[in-house]
Amino acid sequence: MNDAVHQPDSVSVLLPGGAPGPFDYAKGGHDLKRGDIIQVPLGRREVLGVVWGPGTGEVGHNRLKAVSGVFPVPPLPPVLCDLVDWMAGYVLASRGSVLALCLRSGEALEPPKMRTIYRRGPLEPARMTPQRQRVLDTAADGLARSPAEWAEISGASVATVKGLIEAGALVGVEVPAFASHPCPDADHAGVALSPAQRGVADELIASLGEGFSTTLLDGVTGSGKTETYFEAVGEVLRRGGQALILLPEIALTHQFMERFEARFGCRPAEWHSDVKSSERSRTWRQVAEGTARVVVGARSALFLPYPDLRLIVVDEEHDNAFKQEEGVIYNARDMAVVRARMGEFPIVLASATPSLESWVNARQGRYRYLALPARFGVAVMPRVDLVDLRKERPPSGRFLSPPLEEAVEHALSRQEQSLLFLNRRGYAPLNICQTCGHRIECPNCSSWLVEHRFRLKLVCHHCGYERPKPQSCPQCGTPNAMASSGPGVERIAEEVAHLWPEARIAIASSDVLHGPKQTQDALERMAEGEIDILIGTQIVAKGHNFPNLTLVGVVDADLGLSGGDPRARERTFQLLHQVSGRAGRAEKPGRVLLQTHQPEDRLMQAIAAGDRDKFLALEAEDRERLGFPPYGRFAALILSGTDDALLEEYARTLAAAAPHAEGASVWGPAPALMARLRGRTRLRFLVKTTRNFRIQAFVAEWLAAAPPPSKVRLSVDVDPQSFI
DNA sequence: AGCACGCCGACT
DNA sequence: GTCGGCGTGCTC
Repeated sequence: MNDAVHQPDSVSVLLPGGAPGPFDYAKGGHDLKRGDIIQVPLGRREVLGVVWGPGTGEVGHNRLKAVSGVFPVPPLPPVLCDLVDWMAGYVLASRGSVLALCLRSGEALEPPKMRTIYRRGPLEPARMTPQRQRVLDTAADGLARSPAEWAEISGASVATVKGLIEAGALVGVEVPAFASHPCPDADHAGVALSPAQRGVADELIASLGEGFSTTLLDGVTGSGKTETYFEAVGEVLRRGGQALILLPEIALTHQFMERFEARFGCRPAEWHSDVKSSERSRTWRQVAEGTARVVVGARSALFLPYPDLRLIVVDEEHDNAFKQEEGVIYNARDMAVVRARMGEFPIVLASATPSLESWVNARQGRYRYLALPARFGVAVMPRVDLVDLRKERPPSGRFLSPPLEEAVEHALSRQEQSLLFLNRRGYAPLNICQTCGHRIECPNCSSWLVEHRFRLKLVCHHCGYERPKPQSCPQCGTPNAMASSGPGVERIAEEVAHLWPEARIAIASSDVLHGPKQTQDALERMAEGEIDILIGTQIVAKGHNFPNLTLVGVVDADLGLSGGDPRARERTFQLLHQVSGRAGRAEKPGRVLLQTHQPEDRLMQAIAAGDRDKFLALEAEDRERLGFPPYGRFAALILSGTDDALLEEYARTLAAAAPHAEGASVWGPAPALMARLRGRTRLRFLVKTTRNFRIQAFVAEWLAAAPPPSKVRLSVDVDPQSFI
């Protein structure tokens, strides 16, 4: 038997993906260290792996297979390997599945594509012609160019250039086929910062090189947060390090890239799911080599192999899009803080509506707090008025109250733009039979089908199921009894078109705008004044500048208020606050009207009064009293399966196996938020613990005592978004 | 994750 | 009689 703890001739190798591991392999004569990206035999295939450490000796040395080869790329930096280990333990995922987040660009491992360019060689051509002479004169500069480029700048033909290559007067040089990312220039553009911005920028710069710190950068919309943290990015560039800017979603990157280019003279490396695969490989490699100095990207950009990362900025840090909800479930904002701690550098969390967690952390002194209070330039915050829908009722079958209608009318008369915000796609969220009350549900999910009128379909927003709208009620058979209930953006657009037939109207929702490009185009049309009234979902809530927009109308401010989930309240506040910030960003003052049935709710009161901190303070009090995050911790267990009896039986087993511990309580099983999703039934347990409780150990112990049968799928969500 | 092996229904 | 459905289990 093998009793050696470390096998000098073997390494422990972690395989990305769902396979268990790590596995031991014989070194096979390779010189290997932690982080090296290698190829190993597994079963009868060859797979990618990463050297994780010395061999464990768990498998007899004579049974080990040998490492097949080492990819010619820099190893994953040790701090990234450490992050994988830490994160797997935190989110309770396998290390392999977390490692897979770091290796999402297979082609990057091949040597980069090369191309040949030519410069002046030592030989003189045997025969000289005027054409040849022109090329050689140009080549006196010593630069290397492709044949086409030589032809272009010297005015000769490509054939002439080829002749010179043949003759040895021009010689080839192998260079990478794709240019490197240019280094952004910290001193490209003159910077005009307000005194407040300058002060904040200087503090951020001062924190560089002082080890780990977290700063909450709190600045109202339009206060110039971006310009401010750009100064810190610039300083990182001057010192030769790398910086990462995380954005919540790719729809925001386009406009952001332009601002970046205006400040730094070139675009940063871009990283998100929409980046083409060849570009991804190039970026991955250049990040690994340290030549891509600034990366702007979505959450997965956190897992690139930066050898010298010195600053992370998480912009719009409150945004739920940072939460990955499928596969490995994690919050990129929180993991970014951990990455910064491990790399011993500062991280900046920026937002106009900070998450309650970050706000509390700042208040309690765990985070440094920097604020940019004023709007930059002449713009002022818009006036916010509540419209009490109980008193100001819209006409029957309509959704715009008289005051809102009047306000749009007023804006139109002044040739200013209006935005009507409703966070609901489609025409109507529900179809209901006027005879028997039957509501049309999705057969796979526990949700109503949403009516989309321009597609003439009823659609499930969770699984994509769709069917035509029935002529008669599927339950009682009454013809023409199905009525559209409630508004979606399409229905508001219909109402607007009816009220103001001459106005230029557009809808902005993910159904109408396919992909970031179309979204960008529509928002640009709005910015250029080609639209009078924009009706939009949350796609319009953030990041865009509409100088001539003076009215924002929120059609249903109460969405998200019911249900009692504190996090839903927080999100609603952020969304309403953010969409309100769209009004009056240039020299014209803005106005916001919120239609609500509960104007006395403190959320509405806080928005109307512009008193964000009071709202956060009251919400924080509630959470502290209830022991909710950030004053306590949650983990959710979602069980799902197609066999309901088996699922429920396992849920009972699991409930019975729950460990008892001081400071931890288990709720459930209860039907999950989507009790049926894509044809699978879902049950949920919620673990609630005190703040310093080791919730992962508790859950791990619990699951070890009652492992799920193979027919039941179980996923753990540590720090879930929803508390109920 | 893949890819085997393995044990039951409809095809040449 | 086989082709192939996907359940179960293993990969250093």
